[in-house]
Amino acid sequence: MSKKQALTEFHRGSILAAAERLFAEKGTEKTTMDDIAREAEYSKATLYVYFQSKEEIINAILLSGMVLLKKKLHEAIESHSDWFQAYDAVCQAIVRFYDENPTAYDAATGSIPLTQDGDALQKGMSDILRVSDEIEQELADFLVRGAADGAVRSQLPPVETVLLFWSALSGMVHTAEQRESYIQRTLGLTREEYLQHGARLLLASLTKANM
Amino acid sequence: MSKKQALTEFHRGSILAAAERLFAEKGTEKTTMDDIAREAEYSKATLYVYFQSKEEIINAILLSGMVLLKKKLHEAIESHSDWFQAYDAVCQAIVRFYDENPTAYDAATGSIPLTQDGDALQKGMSDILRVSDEIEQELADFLVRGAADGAVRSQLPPVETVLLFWSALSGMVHTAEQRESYIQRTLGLTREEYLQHGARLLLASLTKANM
DNA sequence: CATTTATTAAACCAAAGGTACAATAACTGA
DNA sequence: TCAGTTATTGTACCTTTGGTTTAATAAATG
Repeated sequence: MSKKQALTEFHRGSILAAAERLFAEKGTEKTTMDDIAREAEYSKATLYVYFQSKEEIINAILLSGMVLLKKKLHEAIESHSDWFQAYDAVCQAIVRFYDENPTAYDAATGSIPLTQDGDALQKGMSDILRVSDEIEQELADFLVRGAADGAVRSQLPPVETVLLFWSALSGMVHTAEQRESYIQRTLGLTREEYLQHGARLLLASLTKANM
Repeated sequence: MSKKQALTEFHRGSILAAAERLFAEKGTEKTTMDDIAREAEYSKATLYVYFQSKEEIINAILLSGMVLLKKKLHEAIESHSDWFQAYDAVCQAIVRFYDENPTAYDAATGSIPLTQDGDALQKGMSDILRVSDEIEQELADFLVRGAADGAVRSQLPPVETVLLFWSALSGMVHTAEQRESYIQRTLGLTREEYLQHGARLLLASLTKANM
């Protein structure tokens, strides 16, 4: 009986992987169930054997993506004992993560409404909100560490500051994508360079002294 | 013959006013042509007498909204000779503007794709892009003035910095809306207070010394 | 009264999520 | 092996939503 379960897990995984690719490319709205079926090489009906609805697929991807984001951030935070180097690693991790999983990033930053339709919180949604909170807590702790190290101003309320920082960076990330060609043309910067400058600018809002 | 033209102008204005109310309330995506027709007290077919498509309606509102935003920003910038006071006025103007015309704000900040479908730039789109540029130029000049006054760091490249600032603030504005209840519950702040703190944080990234 | 113009109800069409069902494959127990 | 049962899936279809078009009706004009 375990073989059967493993098989369904395999199929669910294949479908989710296909959906993830498409979501990264076109977003959840513009990706249809037919698209996912084609990409995963199943029929549409088969999708509904393994998932109840499109929303369940989206939520599953949101959750796994946010768990991954949390892990990446944790690794970045732990990667350097020097706070400033860790800060750079965190920003880089965020920018990279957006490339691979923009949907999850948008959910994590609150750029996307989490409660989809009018109905109440559905299955899996509470997990998503929990991970979102954990990410913000992880960042808040990182900010506190920065204050303890003397790297950042200590008057800043950690939770509020992290949320502000988090949303500011997400705004930059979005604009960088929307206006990539404009930025390239007018400023002569790649998206990565532009966002690196953005991260520097935001860093200046946290630090005691200017660079 | 001028009476007839005035009449069509009147009808176009009524339709646009209705659409603007609905867009502010529900966004352009969730507002249907039926909604607009009902709100404007015309039949849906009549909308197509005065406008070629939904997109034309959206673009018209985007344009007028962005012209208004430009005016508000200009007024805010001119309102105080002290740069810091003017800065506060600018941020306040932005936050207020978002309440009344979120669609235009999103277009101005690049949170929304401006070229809608795959086709090339349609009628009116070039106007929108032009006003968008003018707004950024106005803000860039304001930043230069701040540098001349000694209020902000002078090493900052104005155009790039304005775009970064602009997008960071838009991210905060979005998060503030999406998570209004969370912010109220956890931080005990209203949306306005939260955004005011955000504006302060961003100000610190521009200034020479910290407050 | 005839002709043009303005308005709109109803029809049309496409997209997309979701479902029903029949055909096929796989497995089970004699 | 084979008959019967179960699971899987491809096809066609249903339903809703929403933008757009058409054709008929009402109003105005001269």
